[in-house]
Amino acid sequence: MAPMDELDAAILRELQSDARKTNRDVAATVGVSPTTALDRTRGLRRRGVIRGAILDVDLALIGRPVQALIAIRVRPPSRRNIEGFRDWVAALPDTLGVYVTTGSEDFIVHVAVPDNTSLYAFVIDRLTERPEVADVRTSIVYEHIRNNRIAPCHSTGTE
Amino acid sequence: MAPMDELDAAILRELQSDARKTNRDVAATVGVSPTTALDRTRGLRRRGVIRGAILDVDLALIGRPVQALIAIRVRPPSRRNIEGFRDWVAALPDTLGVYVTTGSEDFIVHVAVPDNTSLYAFVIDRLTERPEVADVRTSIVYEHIRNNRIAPCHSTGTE
DNA sequence: CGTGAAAATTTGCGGAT
DNA sequence: ATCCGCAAATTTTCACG
Repeated sequence: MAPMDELDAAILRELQSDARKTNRDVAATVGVSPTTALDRTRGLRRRGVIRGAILDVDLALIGRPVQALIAIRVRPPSRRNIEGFRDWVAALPDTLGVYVTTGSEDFIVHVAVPDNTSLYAFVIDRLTERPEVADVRTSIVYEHIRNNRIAPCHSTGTE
Repeated sequence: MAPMDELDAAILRELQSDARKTNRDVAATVGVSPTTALDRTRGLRRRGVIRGAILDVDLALIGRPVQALIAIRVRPPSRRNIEGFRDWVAALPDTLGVYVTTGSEDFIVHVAVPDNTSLYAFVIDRLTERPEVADVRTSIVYEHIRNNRIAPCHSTGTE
């Protein structure tokens, strides 16, 4: 149903370097006409491969220079507690992202706040509002590097 | 130097909901002319507040449905080791992102791979190539939610 | 910060390989 | 079946008030 050929992959590569690149530019660099490039890009969007474009904002410049990863254990780890906490924490303005995980913790929450005082307040005021939160471990993030060259994998094993 | 007023914040809000939204649409929803919206958006870009637009790709649909967070400790944690490992791991095709952190680990690496076999291979083949890697702890990611409504904070000395 | 015109881009349709 | 050329509609862009 989704035959990702080399042309699709090339378009994906181009748009990942800059999601706002014009269709004309994409077409030129991958070597097809703008019409073909547009058809393919719309196909990728329709099939859900491309979900959208996210704005990359400098967090320090908007007054939130302090980032942290907060590992959280909820008890008991019932569906009700997991989904309830997930939706609650994902909606907080401090939260950049939420990972729901296995392992010794149930959540890793990525936050950005103005300073260490705000971070401390987030942990001891906001998180403790939730009775299901059993354990919290905070790590300051010095640097967050994102890879914007995500390549498709030809599913190995059983294709 | 960077007086983020309410108009800048509104434009940032609009573009975060969809970084490919046309300037005309942004202007209409924030209630200014397209020219003003363009001037502001370019100003935000020039000042570095907007760093670019990232394509949101469905990882499962490109053959990489298995995500993990891998906590890594390097010994000794010298600048040479930290920066060397950081650059090496950030460039691997499996890597989505790298967090350099304090706490009991030095790195949290976010990866996406085709299956559990590939994940295991990544951990025991690739990571162990590096002699500075002293400890590894892997957590499977069931779900990753991103908050695409990141609001500016008016620098709070004491707000 | 807005108006208006010019340039660039996107987009749908018909045709070619 | 996929890709391309053309022309209309939309959007970006800039000089000016």
